[in-house]
Amino acid sequence: MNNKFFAETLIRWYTHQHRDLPWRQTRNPYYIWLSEIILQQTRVAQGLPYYERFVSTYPTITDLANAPEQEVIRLWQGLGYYSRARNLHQTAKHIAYQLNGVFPSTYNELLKLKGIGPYTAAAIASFAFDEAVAVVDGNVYRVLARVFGVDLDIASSQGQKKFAQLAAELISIEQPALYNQAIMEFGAVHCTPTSPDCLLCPFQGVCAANLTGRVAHLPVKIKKTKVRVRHFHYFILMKDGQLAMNLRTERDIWQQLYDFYLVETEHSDATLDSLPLPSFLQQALSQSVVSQPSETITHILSHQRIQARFWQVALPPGFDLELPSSLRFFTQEEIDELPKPVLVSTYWKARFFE
DNA sequence: AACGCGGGGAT
DNA sequence: ATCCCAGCGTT
Repeated sequence: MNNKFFAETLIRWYTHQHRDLPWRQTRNPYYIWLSEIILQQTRVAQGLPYYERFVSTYPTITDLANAPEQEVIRLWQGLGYYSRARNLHQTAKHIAYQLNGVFPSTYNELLKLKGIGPYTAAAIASFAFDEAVAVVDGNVYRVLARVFGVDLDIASSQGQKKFAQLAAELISIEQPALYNQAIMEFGAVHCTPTSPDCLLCPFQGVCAANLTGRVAHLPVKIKKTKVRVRHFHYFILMKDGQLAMNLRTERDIWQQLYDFYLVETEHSDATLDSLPLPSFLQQALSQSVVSQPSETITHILSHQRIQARFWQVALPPGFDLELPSSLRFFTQEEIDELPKPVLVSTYWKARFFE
């Protein structure tokens, strides 16, 4: 199969089959960038409402640059991989203030920006500026691996190089934006991970995987994520109608989000006496009414399995307490506006608003 | 080159 | 349960 047939077939398929998505209605690099960051490792259905919210809250890159970081992360709440939101905001400020609001317009310049890697640089360069650089995302790996029978591990450097090279040869120089949209859309809705529609596939007669019965075995992904089990014991310090919230700044999950005071253990110790508590908390507990622990809530991340329990600690009114620097009291109205992990947000909504 | 980083939907 | 999603930054 020649390259021209491949590109033209994809574009023809796309012309008839594509979904109507809002970021396809614009050439504004800011909107395209927003959509691409939101969609990294995220399904369209999950990212779509966030895209709408970001566009309406921050219609221009200047609006985003001028927003407080906490507000940006709050808007991102629930999407995960929160470094995307921090980098998005940092790069918005960089473009607005250092680059005088002019969005970089070439693949190489885009690649220099924080949060923009090879995929996103190619996406913006092609969609907004018609540069003929090929996108290589999860969809592209799958389509190329199957149609061309590439069985290299897509995570290996050898595999990455091979797929990038193949993608670069195949892109339509005349219609790079259309081609990039087409190959990703084809992977997303037709050449899907499980049960692709091979019977109605325009590549049925030429697809290596289809011809050799390897559709289910391509692409090859060797990496296995090992899941760490963690035990969280949350203490909700309550005083004078306020709750103590903790800003997470360690090298761990949920940086720049707020949770409650956390005691973590290696094992599922659930009794209060067995937990290693700091002296300020021991002191607080001795003067307070402490609830029974909540049921254990299991919160699943792709790389961690968190078992969480919550204790409510009702401090005496006006009780003076020396708190760790990351911990301070907020009103309920303030807490609503704080960015919180889904685990914390769900508990917060259920316990305090039902 | 390997690892850490969220949350949700499909199977 | 397992996979994987319009990946990137750090080590």
